[in-house]
Amino acid sequence: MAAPLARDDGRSTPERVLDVAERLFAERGFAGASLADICREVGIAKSSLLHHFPSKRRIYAGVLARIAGDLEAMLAEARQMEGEAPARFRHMIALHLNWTRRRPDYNRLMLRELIDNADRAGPVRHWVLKPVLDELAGLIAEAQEQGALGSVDPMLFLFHTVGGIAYVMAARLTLAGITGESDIDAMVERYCDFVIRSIDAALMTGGE
Amino acid sequence: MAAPLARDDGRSTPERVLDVAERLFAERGFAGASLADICREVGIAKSSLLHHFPSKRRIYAGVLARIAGDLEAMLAEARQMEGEAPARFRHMIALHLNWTRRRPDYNRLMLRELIDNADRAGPVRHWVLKPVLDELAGLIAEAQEQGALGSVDPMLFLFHTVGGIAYVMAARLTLAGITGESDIDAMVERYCDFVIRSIDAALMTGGE
DNA sequence: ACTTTAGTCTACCGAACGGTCGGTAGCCAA
DNA sequence: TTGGCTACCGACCGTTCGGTAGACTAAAGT
Repeated sequence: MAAPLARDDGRSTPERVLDVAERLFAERGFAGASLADICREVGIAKSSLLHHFPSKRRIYAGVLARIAGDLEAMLAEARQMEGEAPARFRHMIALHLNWTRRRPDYNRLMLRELIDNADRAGPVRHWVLKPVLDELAGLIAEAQEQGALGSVDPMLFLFHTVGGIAYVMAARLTLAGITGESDIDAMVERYCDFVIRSIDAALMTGGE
Repeated sequence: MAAPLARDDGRSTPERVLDVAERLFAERGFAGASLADICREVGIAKSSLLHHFPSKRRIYAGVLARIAGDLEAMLAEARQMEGEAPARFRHMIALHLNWTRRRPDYNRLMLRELIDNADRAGPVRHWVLKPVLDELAGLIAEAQEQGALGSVDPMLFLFHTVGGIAYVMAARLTLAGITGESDIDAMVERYCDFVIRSIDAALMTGGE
């Protein structure tokens, strides 16, 4: 047994470890997910796990780094967009909505990271949150020069919007349970429409 | 030693346990805060802790119950408000803003609870979130009958607003770090103004 | 053919976990 | 005075934690 790098599904062991760790950390938090849990799901022994990653912290860091990489790729792609600032802003929010919708674990993990390190300056702040927010803030500033969005503080508007999205996406099952909605995807779809329409309205009417 | 119920500061031991537990659970999560941590800060032995509470889970439940009680009191007070639905809605959001601002631990704890139990129906959903959202949704429906807020789905608007508030309040230090803002309180103040003005605008212009 | 190397395993470690046990000091009513 | 009660304690329990040591296997390099 023991193929050198790749397994049956074509993913290397470190990749499969990160896959599982990402899900478990998102579901239970760093302290709540144990190495034994990860090993069980990956199907390897604990010492094998620690052969690929020197410590639990490093596994966690690996998960975050992978997310940051994914996000960076998305950002790079979004930066090549053409058109006026308001349209590009709208498009980036749409991209963010889709990203959050397709990767629920990413969203939960980022939210946890913010709560856990509310008082410290975590790596997520510099690698993930800051690049995205700076990019968006630049677009808002551009749009404001063209008269849109009124005099609203761009960063506050951004925090509130991005935060609302993160919260609703993370808590969608709970929220659906409150309204009695059974079709989660439909609710998320309607929410995305709502956000986009809110943005459009803010861009049109000169803010608030 | 050992007064029967009250200690030097006038708070009973169970109350002091809940105080400390609330803060530690908010800071580190359920799995991340140990009984030993709580004991150390309260200043009693672990066996004494478990004399007052039968298990760690029950301590956590006690913290949640206390928060639910506090919130219920605030809701009861808010229900006695008079005036038109839009004004009452506005006022309740303002109350929520202040509550979240004054009790950062509550906010972090609720956020954690939502992420941890994203797929299960936690007690928080029934005791805390549902009563508040139902109350607010009723006010929105009333306001909509009077022509305000347009045709927006009340619950989606609510989720997004409440979620944005929870997110910004929980992550305010990190967000302040990104913008380089040093006066956190001032930023929070500006954010509260921003939210209220957004609500006002939505109520005036017939939504979005 | 021999060595190296990467990947996996079983077995184990000390520390920390949540929780139990037996016992003690002070209080109060009978 | 005694017996019950509450609050508290140190010592200890079995389990799980993150992490280590060393042996084995199979492929790759020479």
